[in-house]
Amino acid sequence: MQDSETRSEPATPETKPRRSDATRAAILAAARERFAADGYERATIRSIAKEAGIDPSMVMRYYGNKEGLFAAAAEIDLNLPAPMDLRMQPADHVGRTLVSHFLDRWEQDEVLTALLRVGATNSAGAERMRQILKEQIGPIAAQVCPDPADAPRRAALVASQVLGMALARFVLRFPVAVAMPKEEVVDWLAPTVQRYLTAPEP
Amino acid sequence: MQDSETRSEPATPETKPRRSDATRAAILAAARERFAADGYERATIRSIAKEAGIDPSMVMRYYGNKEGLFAAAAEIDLNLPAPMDLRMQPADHVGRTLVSHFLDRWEQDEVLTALLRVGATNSAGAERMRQILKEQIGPIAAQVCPDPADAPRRAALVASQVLGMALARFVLRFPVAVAMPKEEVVDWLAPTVQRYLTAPEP
DNA sequence: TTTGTTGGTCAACGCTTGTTGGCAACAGTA
DNA sequence: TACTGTTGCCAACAAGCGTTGACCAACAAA
Repeated sequence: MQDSETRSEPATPETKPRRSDATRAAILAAARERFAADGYERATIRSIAKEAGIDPSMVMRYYGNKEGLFAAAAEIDLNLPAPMDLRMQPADHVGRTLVSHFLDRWEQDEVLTALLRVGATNSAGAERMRQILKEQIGPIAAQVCPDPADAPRRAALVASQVLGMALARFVLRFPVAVAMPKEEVVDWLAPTVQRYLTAPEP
Repeated sequence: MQDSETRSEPATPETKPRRSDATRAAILAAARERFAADGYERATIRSIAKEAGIDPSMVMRYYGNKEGLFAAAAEIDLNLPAPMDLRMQPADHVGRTLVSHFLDRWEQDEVLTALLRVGATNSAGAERMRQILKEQIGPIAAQVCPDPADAPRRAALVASQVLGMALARFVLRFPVAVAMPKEEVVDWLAPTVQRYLTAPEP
């Protein structure tokens, strides 16, 4: 197989544009939409290709196989505020800032819903979520919480509440959870997240 | 098709035992295990039948089709304490009691994990979860919270935290969440659930 | 004993899936 | 011009899926 084709992360930061870049992007966008709506198994390569307006075999050529496609589609950056910025604002606003950011992020980007759906049934998806917790939420907790040694625990607690609300609102669609305005959700969850991050061990 | 065979809930409370009851139970147990481990799509009728030690066609005869099998396997009773019992104990212990109960329940019964997995990708699974929220968690909130009018909202908030922790611990298996002893999880989550149930609107 | 019902297996159906290889059109280069 | 690599479509493959119907063995009722 052509090794230089199937990579999704170029070895060099700068890669010369290819004529097929538009197609690659279309495939990725379609994949995200289908994974978000259907989960890993029911999002078929054929349906993704159809939505992207190309032949299924192109997906294979550009992403190797279905797993590779998912890995590329689930490249996620939560864009969390830098830990330093968080330390500069009033200590009791961190929870509110984070919850608000998470909800925004979820509403604007279907990839997060996709990952949540896939993580529930697919081991690669679950692994990717563990990685995001470790690399993106962990550092925040480490900077904000009193004792950096138990930052991972606090990060997991925060994740449990945030993911739980995302599950209720965007995946399971509990009617009341969907109907609640974003500000109200923030009002309820912010103190929880704040406590998980900064309260002394119970 | 034989109508009297495919029902899973007998019209009359008492139904005479059939010779095939053992097989039916074996199928149901195998189905719960496979759905919990693999989710809806990857849990195949063939694999379930194999685990139950019978032929795939038996599954069809007794449960109609795959959806019917799942519906039967996802018949869930959270066994929550009666709302009245909750009102009798100190008001600030309700959160702790509930969280502890949920964690026990989850650990002892893989069906809950199965439903969580399936609910994330399957619309019937999600519908079942909405039903459980409404019929089993809702009433508790209605009895415990200050204004019964917003009981549904409070129930959804409780569910978001409890389901989020179940997701982290039993499905995504965040290492720290798995490693935390049950008592510690209760210590952290109890005040959250307590506040969602009884605190005045934020 | 005969007859009807129930519990169970077997082999196959039609369909969808991920995946592959061949082939044509095009672009860039020499 | 001829040559080489890229982009794309088409047709097909093998495997696995849910589901079906024919068929047999054991039991129960007559």
